[in-house]
Amino acid sequence: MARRRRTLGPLDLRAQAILRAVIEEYVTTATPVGSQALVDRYALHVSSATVRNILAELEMNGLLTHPHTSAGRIPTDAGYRMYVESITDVIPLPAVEQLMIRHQFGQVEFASEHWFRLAATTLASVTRAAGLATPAKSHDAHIRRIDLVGINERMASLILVLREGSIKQALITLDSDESIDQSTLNQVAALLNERLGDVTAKRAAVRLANLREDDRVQALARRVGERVVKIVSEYDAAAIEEVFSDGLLNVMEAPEFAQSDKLRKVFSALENRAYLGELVGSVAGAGRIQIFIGHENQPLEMQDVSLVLAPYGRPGRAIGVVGVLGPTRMLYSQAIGTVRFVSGLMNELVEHLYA
Amino acid sequence: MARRRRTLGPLDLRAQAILRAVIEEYVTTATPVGSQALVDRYALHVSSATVRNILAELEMNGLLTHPHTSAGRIPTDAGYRMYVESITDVIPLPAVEQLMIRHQFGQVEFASEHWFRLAATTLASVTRAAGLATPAKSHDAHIRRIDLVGINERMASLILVLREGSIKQALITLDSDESIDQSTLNQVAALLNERLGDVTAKRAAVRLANLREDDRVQALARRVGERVVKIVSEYDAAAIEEVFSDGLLNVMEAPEFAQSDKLRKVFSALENRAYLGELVGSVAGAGRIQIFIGHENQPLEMQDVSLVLAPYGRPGRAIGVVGVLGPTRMLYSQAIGTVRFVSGLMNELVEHLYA
DNA sequence: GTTAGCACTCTCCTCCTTAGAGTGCTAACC
DNA sequence: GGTTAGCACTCTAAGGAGGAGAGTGCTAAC
Repeated sequence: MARRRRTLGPLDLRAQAILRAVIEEYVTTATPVGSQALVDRYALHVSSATVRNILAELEMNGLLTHPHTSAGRIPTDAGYRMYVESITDVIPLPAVEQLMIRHQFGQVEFASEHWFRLAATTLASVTRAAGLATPAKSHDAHIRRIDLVGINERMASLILVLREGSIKQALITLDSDESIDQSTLNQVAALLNERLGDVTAKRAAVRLANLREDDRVQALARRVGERVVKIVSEYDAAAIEEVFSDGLLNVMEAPEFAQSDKLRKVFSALENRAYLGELVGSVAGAGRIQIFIGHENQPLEMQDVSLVLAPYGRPGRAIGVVGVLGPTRMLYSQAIGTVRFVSGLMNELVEHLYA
Repeated sequence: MARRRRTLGPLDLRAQAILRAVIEEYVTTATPVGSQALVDRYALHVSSATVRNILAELEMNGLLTHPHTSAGRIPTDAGYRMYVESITDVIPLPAVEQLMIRHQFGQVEFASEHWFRLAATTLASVTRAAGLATPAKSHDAHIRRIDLVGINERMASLILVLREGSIKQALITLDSDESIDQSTLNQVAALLNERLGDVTAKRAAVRLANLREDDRVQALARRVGERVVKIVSEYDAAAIEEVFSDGLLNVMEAPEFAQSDKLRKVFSALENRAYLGELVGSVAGAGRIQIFIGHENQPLEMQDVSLVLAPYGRPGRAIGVVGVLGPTRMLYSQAIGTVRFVSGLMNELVEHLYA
């Protein structure tokens, strides 16, 4: 009995080829794949009976499964995993599409804020899955610029620009005895920019200690500075700033999500910020493309989908993540190629910004 | 034949009460309403036969319809419209919920940027439909503050704060012969703030003409100022800046969207920015709460949903819109009450900001 | 080790029947 | 006149039977 012998062993080349064929067939047709269909459509040079033996073997290894006795095989998550690991020749994105994407990035305003959104949109349209992207963020952000704009006698808008590109806005109430005019605010902002320029939250807190309480401008600067430190610290602590997604309609069209309760799960998945943050952190840490297939995701609502995520940005400075989310029955090879290209492009753009 | 007589005439009180009963019953049960069910659950003091006569009459008037001969009645869009018009006693949001919402608004950072998102979230959770909100925007925005932050020798980040609260960011390339340092940028920003403080795009363009080309700072200021004018003009021209939505999962749970193709329509509806912009414009123009029911929406994908939208903000300054999107089978009375409360709260908050 | 042959299993589709809900009409009633 | 009971009629939804078809797993021969 051929299949018993291999229960625990590694797969021979032919079995691998057939696993591959099953997956590729299933990914395109979305219906269970039978032995005859494989013989017909792939040049296997064996009979359907032999293929059946190998399919049974693959099933024993937990790589394939059966919806029911008289149906063809469908891949398990473990099957997809083995398939993905075996892809060494990732299909690079066709040159035509590469050019088209570059052109689109050239069309938008030159600012990282636009790029990550466009990255999600692009990934969605190319892979026909949902595109995901987060802005590049640091865990050790540097203050770049502080600006104060008076709103009325007691309130001002604080505008904080981080070296990483983010802009934070907050309203501050200035409970001073006398009303404060814009020129005072300008002095406060100038003082803060001088003292806190290009420093982290931690360092900024130290520098604020030197401000004197008996001087009006310095006292105000101290108050505003403390608020700045708080905002930057909160930014540092957050796992992700925002996950932008596009092309959810693509995922809705997949036949496996025809029942609306399955679809609901996908949407709650996208609202599971905590888990997405975790994944993004893991991808940013690994520094390379990562794939999460079905049950490899802990949250229940994520177990019908796969993610292909890649980091971009400058390690040690700011890291963001781009990727796609689709059904586990996904064109992994194309997804990997596309995500790889887009993350590379984002790297180039960010590099260009800092050069 | 009673029903023939009334084909074109107005409805008597009893017919109105029965229309109301049908709608309220259908809204809660989501199944066609029969004559017996109405007699059982509502104190109509007539027999089911009489109710049947009136139902036939309402159907002739186009206010009700039949899925098939042996089913109960369901309201048409015209029926909902008549019902909505007849609601004079909108249920105000219960005091407990009002307090809860006020508390939530107190928890977030005091900034309009956070408010409109929270408004959408709140509307979604209270009405169990999708909550929508746009930031308040003007068609005649005033420049409040300009800031330039150098990125490298040839590029700077332009930060533009509008009186309306929006912040715009753009990257500008300074193709000057010599590299430009931050102190030059500060001079340019100071000059621009002095010249363009609190003016509209149109006025700003005029004022830029006075800048001399032979002075380096003024020449730079002119270039940056032109960019500012362009950004503000684009902002002015856009119908809406952004529509934030939350609680889509609520809509997904409605039984009428159990088939995924209907659901897909709802999602494409939300991506129909052009039409949403049109609606928002109409609501902002009308200056009061407006309701769009099913087929009253021109786009096909919108014809299964209703919207209850209300403006907020300061007329002549900046106007935004908050509201809900749900199935046409919606608790209009509650939706109106909630939207009314939230828009009122937003008004209060904005007022407080400018006071 | 591979293959043809074949019994077997299970789904999916269609057709049919039945129960039930709700209608519209008629004729009687107040 | 409007209102009501009674009743035939219509249509859906649910359940069951039967057959086609796909695909398997096993056996025995190659």
